[in-house]
Amino acid sequence: MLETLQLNPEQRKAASALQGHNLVIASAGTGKTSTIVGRILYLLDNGIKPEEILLLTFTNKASNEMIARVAKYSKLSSKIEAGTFHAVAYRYLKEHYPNLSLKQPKELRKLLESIVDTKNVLNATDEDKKPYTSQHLYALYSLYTNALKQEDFSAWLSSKNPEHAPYAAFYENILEEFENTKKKHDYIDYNDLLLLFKKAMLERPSPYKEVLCDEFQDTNPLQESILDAINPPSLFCVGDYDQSIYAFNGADISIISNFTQKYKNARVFTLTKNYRSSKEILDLANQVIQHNQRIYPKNLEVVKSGKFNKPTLLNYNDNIAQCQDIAKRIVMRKDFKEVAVIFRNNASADQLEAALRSHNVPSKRKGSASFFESKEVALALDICALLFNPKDIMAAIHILSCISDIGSNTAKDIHEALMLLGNGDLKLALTQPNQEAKIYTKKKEITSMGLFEEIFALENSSRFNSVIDKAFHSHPVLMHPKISLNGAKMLSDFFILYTKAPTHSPSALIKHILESAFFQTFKTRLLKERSKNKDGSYNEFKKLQAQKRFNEKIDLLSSLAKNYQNLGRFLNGTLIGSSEATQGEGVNLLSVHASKGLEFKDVYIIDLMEGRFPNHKLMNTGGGIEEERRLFYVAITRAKENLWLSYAKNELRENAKPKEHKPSVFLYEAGLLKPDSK
DNA sequence: ATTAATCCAGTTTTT
DNA sequence: CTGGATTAAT
Repeated sequence: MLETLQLNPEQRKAASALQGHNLVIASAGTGKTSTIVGRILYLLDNGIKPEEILLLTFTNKASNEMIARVAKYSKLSSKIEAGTFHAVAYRYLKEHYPNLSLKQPKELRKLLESIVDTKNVLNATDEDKKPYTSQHLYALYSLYTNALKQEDFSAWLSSKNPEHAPYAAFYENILEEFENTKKKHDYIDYNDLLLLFKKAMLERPSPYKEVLCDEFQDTNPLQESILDAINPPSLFCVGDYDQSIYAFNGADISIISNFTQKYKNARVFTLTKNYRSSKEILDLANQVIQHNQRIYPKNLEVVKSGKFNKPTLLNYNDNIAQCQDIAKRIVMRKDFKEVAVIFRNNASADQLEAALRSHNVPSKRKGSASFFESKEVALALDICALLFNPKDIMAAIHILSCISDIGSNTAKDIHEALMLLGNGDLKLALTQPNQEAKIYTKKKEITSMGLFEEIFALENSSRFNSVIDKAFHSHPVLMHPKISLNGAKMLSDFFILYTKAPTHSPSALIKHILESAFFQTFKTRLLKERSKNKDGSYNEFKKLQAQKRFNEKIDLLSSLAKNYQNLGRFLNGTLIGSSEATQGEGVNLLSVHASKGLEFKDVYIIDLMEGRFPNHKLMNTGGGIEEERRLFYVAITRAKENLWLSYAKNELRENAKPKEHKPSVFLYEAGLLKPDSK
């Protein structure tokens, strides 16, 4: 089958390498994907069974595409184990430990925060040195985990950030409890996925004869250790050190550069023929990347022939002019999908999106990463999660706290009461509450209601009778004094939603949730919030926009649900490996990270100002100027024929005076600006 | 004590 | 547009 795939000699040589430890250095546009596809065909040709092949990619989209290409040549493609490290780990763990429930980072951050809240704030030293927020702490802990440091977290943190050393024990304590809580409820996060998978791989012999690892330059030490744990007889890694842009996630460029030291018999193949870009573009890319320390020599050979435009520098007085002019230029193109605008910071996209719209140019932004984290989708999914697993405390408390006048504290009280009323069974608690159960017995002091009284369970809930469902009249849970009339109504609506939910089909369930009075009330509140102006006044236009967006998300969720037969699968799908929700057609608006692996005829790289790109703030925390330069290199090498680099001298902002900017240092490095013209 | 309202600034990304 | 921080309101 390998023969039927058209590979050039160097690609073919790599694809048909003997089994062992093979590293392919594949620069941008040299046919990396074809080579991996060729490798898989070669393995199948040589008697390796598809289930003995593991293909690890950086995104699930990439693995789907590769498998789809293999499928053109071989029927065995579907039996190959393929996906991201996380997706593969998840599939394995679900099979062997079905009780585990994977949670979104946002949820776990909340969990961590709830633990921080129970701890004493610690005698706050001076104003200037506050402990990390739980969000920051979670991020650091995550980085620590992925970087696979041998030392303790506190030791690692103290050496990295000495001013936080005083809090080291505090953090350690919190994280210990965090780990315990996760274990207790069988919650896992994305990092646990890798840790548990690694442990499992160490314990049993690997079924894989060869593991292929794509985007090897972005592998982090934890992922590398999984490769070590699997320890396959043959390893096929493909990457390009000049495109390593995930240092913030622990990606370590030394993993790829030390490959030959780690595996003494390693073979290294280099793909040098670039099929993607014009000579003019490649020359620029090479000139820029030369400023980074070279690891392996690289001589890119241009294959594309013909006369192409040189990369063009565009400079503007301000960002509005930049957006308008670029939009005007793009209007003239016929084929919008062949155009991409690439930027370092997502904030750059908003104005451009508006400018394109005003010229009637369709555009699409990379699948909203925030889709699953948006309030509406998160709530709907939490309701699903709670129906699937009634013991999911995090989901329950989140749902309850969406009720009017009920925040996280009251939600906890109510959840606790429900557990008592149903003896741990939520459905029972709702339908046949144990009237004997003693709930709301905690003593709390409410100053506004007079002197320190025990106020719990004092109220008679019959005052809600006019608004709530008959079945829930005098339900014991309603006795919580914090529950308002609106709150009681929503609580009652939730009871109906929960007890009458169809759990057999995800699609029917989503429909049921979306149409429920509970969700509608929530929607009304959310839209009201989102249609307010800064000054608090209502804005009809904003409301329509918010409504449109809300409905779009809900529609997308409904259509996603249709792809799944049962609730468990559906919930898994929303957490891992679900098809990316790219909506619409048109000009591509991409961050540099999102543009990885893609190519376009026309590319505009915008906002090339010092501080913005390279992003100074990020340089200090991550891989420094070299990583920023690699980002620039990645952006340039997306272009096939035409490349424009643009910057704006002044950044105009609402309610603030314009900010002056200097052109990016990369424009000087690229030779597009001369030092004296500063 | 707890929730809601208001204001301000803004880090990139995958699972 | 969201999250954090501060302030108002029950």
